[in-house]
Amino acid sequence: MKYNFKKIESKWQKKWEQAKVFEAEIDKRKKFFITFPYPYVNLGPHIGHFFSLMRAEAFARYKRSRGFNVLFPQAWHATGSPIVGAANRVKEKEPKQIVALRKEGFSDKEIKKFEDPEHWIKVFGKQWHNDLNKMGISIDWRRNFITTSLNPYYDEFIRWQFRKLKEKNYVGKGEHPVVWDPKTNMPVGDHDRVEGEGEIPQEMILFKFKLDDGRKIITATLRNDTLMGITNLYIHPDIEYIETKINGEIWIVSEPMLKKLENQNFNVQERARVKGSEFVGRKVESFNGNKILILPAIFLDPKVGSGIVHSVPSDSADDLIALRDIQKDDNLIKKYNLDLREVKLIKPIEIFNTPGIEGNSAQFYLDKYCIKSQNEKEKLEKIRKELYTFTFSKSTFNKLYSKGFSKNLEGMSISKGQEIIKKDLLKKKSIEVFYELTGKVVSRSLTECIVKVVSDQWFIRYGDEKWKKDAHRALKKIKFYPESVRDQFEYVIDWLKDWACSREYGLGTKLPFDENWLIESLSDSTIYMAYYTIAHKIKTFKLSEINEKFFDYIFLGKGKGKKKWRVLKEEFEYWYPVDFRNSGKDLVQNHLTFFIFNHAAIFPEKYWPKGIGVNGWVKVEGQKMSKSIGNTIPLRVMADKFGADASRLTILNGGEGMDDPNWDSMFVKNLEKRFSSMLGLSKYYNKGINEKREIDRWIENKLALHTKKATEFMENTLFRSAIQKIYFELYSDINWYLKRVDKINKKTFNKILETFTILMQPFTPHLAEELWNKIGKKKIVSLEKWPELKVKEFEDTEEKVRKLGEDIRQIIKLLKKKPKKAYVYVLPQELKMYQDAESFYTRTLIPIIPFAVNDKKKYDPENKSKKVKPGRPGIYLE
RNA sequence: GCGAGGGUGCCGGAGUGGUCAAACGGGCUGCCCUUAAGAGGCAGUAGCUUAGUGCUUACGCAGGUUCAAAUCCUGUCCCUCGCACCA
Repeated sequence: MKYNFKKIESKWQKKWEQAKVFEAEIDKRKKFFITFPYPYVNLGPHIGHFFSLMRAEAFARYKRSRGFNVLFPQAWHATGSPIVGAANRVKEKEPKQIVALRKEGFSDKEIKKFEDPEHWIKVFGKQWHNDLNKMGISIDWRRNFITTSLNPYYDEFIRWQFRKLKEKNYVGKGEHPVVWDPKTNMPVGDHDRVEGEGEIPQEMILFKFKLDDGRKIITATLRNDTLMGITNLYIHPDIEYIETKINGEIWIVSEPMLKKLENQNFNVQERARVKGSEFVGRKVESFNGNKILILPAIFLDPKVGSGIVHSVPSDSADDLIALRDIQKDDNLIKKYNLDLREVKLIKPIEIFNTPGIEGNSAQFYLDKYCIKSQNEKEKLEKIRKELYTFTFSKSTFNKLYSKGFSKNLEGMSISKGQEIIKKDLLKKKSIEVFYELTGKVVSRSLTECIVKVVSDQWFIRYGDEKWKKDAHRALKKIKFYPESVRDQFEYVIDWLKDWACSREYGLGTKLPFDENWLIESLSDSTIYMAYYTIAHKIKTFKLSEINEKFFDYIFLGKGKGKKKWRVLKEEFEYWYPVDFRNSGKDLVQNHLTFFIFNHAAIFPEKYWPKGIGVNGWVKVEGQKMSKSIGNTIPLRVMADKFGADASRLTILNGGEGMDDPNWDSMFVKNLEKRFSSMLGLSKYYNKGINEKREIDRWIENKLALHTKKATEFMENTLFRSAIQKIYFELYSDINWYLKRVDKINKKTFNKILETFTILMQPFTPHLAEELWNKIGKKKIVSLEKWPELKVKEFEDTEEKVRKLGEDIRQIIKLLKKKPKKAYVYVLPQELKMYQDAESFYTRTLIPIIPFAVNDKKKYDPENKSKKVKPGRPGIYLE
């Protein structure tokens, strides 16, 4: 019999909708509130969304079955720039974008409509809705909504949220570095680049070295910790540098550097050109108070740093070998009129203690790689990295660092000391913080990008120490699925800095206190789950009523509020807090942590989140999902090709915990026949005998045991394990029972089948409904109560029965002739058990004749009864 | 580099001190059923060995703790994710 999933699935989906099974209303039961992050609707749902979604769905169905009043709503996210960007690309007829839409099956006429951003939201929102329905996801659709100003109710809600944050001083203005396209005057995100994905602004330190005339020579470094080892400066004699007044000081930097400084809000006032050679041979004051020499170097690039470097020959192989070369170069020394003796006296100053390295580490590495000249650039490049990471992680400061800082740094690790040094020197104003890109970035406008420090930007102050404390407190109350992600959250809360939350471009909600800005997309989605509780009812109110007082009353219980607002307040107070929110692990470092922070800031403690589920990334046939491989499967394709139930079961069986779940197409294909035979079990229902035998008790015990285990797995969202228990272990025991008995026990089998059907409901609800219906149940299994069976201590006697069969079969295989009978010698207390199974062996194998070992009349020509142990009979075949 | 999680058979993956040559599923091979296809049933799937058995070698690599380690400890190599203003 072929399993007609299309017919079955659409039938039950209609029934659920008609009966409004998933529309959650307040009642006396305990509630359970489950959410899946609203998806950005520039695309329909595909397999990558499916796993996280199904975890919420299976849990929702399970909790419903456990007697909870479950709320599982779903909205759509439209905030941000990608949709507007894509719409513009359609307008500009960008080929890639047009092709992408054609691939989705849109005609050219329809594609024209995608010039309007709203059309995207309409089309893909609808597609999400349809596809989720096709998968049998148990959502309360009345509470569906979209974000941004397109939904003025939600818009007001977000503005309320930001007013609350502002009141607590958790929103404010500040500065931050971004990758910036100077041509379009826009920040450039990772996906807007033709080159340089992953490159970020990296913090560097500018050192200011004072000349005797008060001017300052600027160098840039990542390793401010090596400052005690500086022996000299290098400047390019043939380059024109810029002398400029910055914040009241006169700085000498390269011309490219000056531009960078301007973009990073350094107040550059006047400027003049000076040749590098002017400084060669002069002296500046170093951090240890020594006067150090400026030496000429033609290897310097004005584009890198400030075009001037300081030299630490003890811990930089480049610096050491450059110093050697100059010291040997008498011509050069003469040319620039340098003091020969002074130049030759420059020696590396040891500053670190490094395990495994005696003397200075630059020398150690030069020897290690046998480098003789500055021209061996590849090797030097390699050393630079290796030396840097080695000393950074292994070295400690030596006695030169015991004084002069706010703490004694001697013996301290570099990473720790670096921070202290930075703070100290910033205080003294002898350094400045500066940003440099980690690599070249080219924007879509084919312009090379720079770092710009954006001011006038609004921030959510996740860096606030008090707020962090509250977030940690909120974290303690959250149950994590799996618990192992907790450490990651602890880390992220501490690591999170202020988050730029205002945008100039895209769809969204205007900041209530600065209407020039839109609220950024991750920032408008932190507490919106509260909006679900009222989303279906708020629409009946006039927009003019929706103001600060309105939300204050509903969500915070503040003020009197109008009488008719009470229904919304009741909804919120009944459903909140969120009991389970599930998403992929990529959202831990932003969305999910924001979710915790914002709840801690705005709501009283009793409304803080109770549960968060985190899962891995979907793989298809063991491969990572990617556009280039083209292995993303749209949900509607899965539903049409394999059916909702098979797809649901396959994706959840793909993995659990933090593993990346794998979509296995062999598995999904094999399910059809499996489902068909499960459905076939209904033919045994309500038939059979009344006599209760050992074997009936055995299967009932097994059933209870599997149910208990499966329940434990369900409670911890270990769906894969639960599936294994229900669809494989329990199912195979049921099949064993059917094979094992001549006649089934009516009561026993009815109980088995009913339990089995309810257990499968969270995963394959359509199949469960069909089976439930087939055995004559009138109600819907989606609302049936989860079974709780008593587990008794019992001995798994069937193990022994099975084992004896296996043993006999093995021996038969080794024999040349096929035997007619098996004489079996067993312990007296096991005799009945084997006698009970006689007909089973006869039916499936050969007839057996069991004897108790102490039976004097037994037939035992080879004395096989000698070896008999419990559960291990002696066997003689004839 | 920093933070988190991992490395088990042909594959996906259970197992976190003895009950482990390793659950469950898949693949492959053989047998039975069948006119055939499909489906189903049974067996095998590290090596040797045996009338249902026993032994040896195995859980990234190298050491260690223990009567006993896939499981605990140390070191090391490799993989995945994140490191932000982007949904």
